[in-house]
Amino acid sequence: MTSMLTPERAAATRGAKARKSKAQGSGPKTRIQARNEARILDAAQQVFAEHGFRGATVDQIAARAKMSKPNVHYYFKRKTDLYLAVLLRTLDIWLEPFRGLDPEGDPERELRRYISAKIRFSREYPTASRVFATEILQGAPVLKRYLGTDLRQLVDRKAQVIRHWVATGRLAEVDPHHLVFLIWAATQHYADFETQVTAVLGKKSLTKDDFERIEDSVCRVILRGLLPRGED
Amino acid sequence: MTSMLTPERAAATRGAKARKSKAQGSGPKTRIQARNEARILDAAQQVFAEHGFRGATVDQIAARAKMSKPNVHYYFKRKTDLYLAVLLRTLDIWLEPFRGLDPEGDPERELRRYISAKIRFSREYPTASRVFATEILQGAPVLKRYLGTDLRQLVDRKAQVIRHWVATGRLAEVDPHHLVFLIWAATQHYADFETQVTAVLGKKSLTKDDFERIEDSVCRVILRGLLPRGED
DNA sequence: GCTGATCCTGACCAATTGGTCAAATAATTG
DNA sequence: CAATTATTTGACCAATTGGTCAGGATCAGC
Repeated sequence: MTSMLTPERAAATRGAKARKSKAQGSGPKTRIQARNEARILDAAQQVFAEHGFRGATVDQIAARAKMSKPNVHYYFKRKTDLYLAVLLRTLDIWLEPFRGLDPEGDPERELRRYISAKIRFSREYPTASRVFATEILQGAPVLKRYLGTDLRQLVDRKAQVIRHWVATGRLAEVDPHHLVFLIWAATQHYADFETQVTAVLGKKSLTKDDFERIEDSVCRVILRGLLPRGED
Repeated sequence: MTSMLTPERAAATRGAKARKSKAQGSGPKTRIQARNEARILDAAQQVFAEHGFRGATVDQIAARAKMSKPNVHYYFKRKTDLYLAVLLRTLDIWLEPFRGLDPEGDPERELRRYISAKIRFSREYPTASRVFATEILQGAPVLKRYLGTDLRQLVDRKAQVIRHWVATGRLAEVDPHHLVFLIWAATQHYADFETQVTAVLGKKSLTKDDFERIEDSVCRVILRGLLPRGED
């Protein structure tokens, strides 16, 4: 029965702040609340990353947070609240360096800094990246609205910056939106497809050295493909 | 309970041909078998793409294939058999153009052709790409072995080709493996993250024109970043 | 049309799922 | 320390899940 998913999505999409349990709300948090909510969010992030929304079970999340299931529900009344909280927490860190792209700065420096931050994020928060990727892969049932409004606006604004760099001859001709997608794809790949990358490279995991090599490689190709050549 | 997944994974990993229902097997197929298996695989691909392995239900797959659930089980005894079949079917088309990278050919022509094929694949089989992406995202429980053996070997072989192009000065200095990852990431992005791309671009869906623009954009940056410059 | 194999289904089951609730325990406050 | 509030849990439920099974429908070959 396909209709099975609608309630979930409806509930999650309905409003960003679906009624939370008494413990949540927007009020001040006790020490216990802060600690437990963080623990639950971390656990949820891991489980959602591994199985997606539908595949994740509250039992698993509770187990990984070393709590009873009813206690998880005490802090997050519904599974969708928890899912949304994980996604929102991620979006913050996610977009900060993007917002920081400075029109006045040197394109090479700015882009290199952004790519670097994005790769660092892939290294430091791989599961967060994977939850996000899964959400998008599955049609962004929860974030679709956000993508088409806030994110779209932000990207359009930064596209203008890139266009400006191109217009003033500091960047080769390029479609700004697709450049953004290229950078996102290239950098997030190392968090989202880490399993494939490590398997193909024959490594157990990616080290700091690997990530330095990755950053060098990505920057090299993309920046070389973007910066004006000598004879320009 | 985390242990919940082990049986699935074990069963699926155990052998490529877990015992199938009588109807399956390796023998010749009746017309009805061929038709129904294809219909089930198509349906399964869609449902797995939307919800991942755990999130997908046999009921949904049966409904989308316009069949009863027991009939689905008649053709594919276990859910994991179905999942594996979908993945294997995908891997074929997936890697064909990669295998075709010709060491003797012109690097620009070869890479352009490969990128083009990869983007066309993203356009024509987006759900197949998404099932694959989900599998990798979730740690490749079924394909891990394959990734570390067959795929790894294939990529290593093609890395040699790229290395050769670099050594003979026909390509700028670049890490071959990471170049492959870059191409994979950049091209698959448009299937896997289609929802995000359309939302940010403010489009309902990606048209043929869009994909032409995408191909141009991706090729432009990457190839410009790879090909030797005039003064070399 | 008869026969055997293939194909299909309703009814069913045991296990798992998200979520509830009353009652117990720990903090906090007066 | 007594009272109030916040936190935690075992036991439970209705719904959903993957999978089975006995029997019915349909087909191919004779």
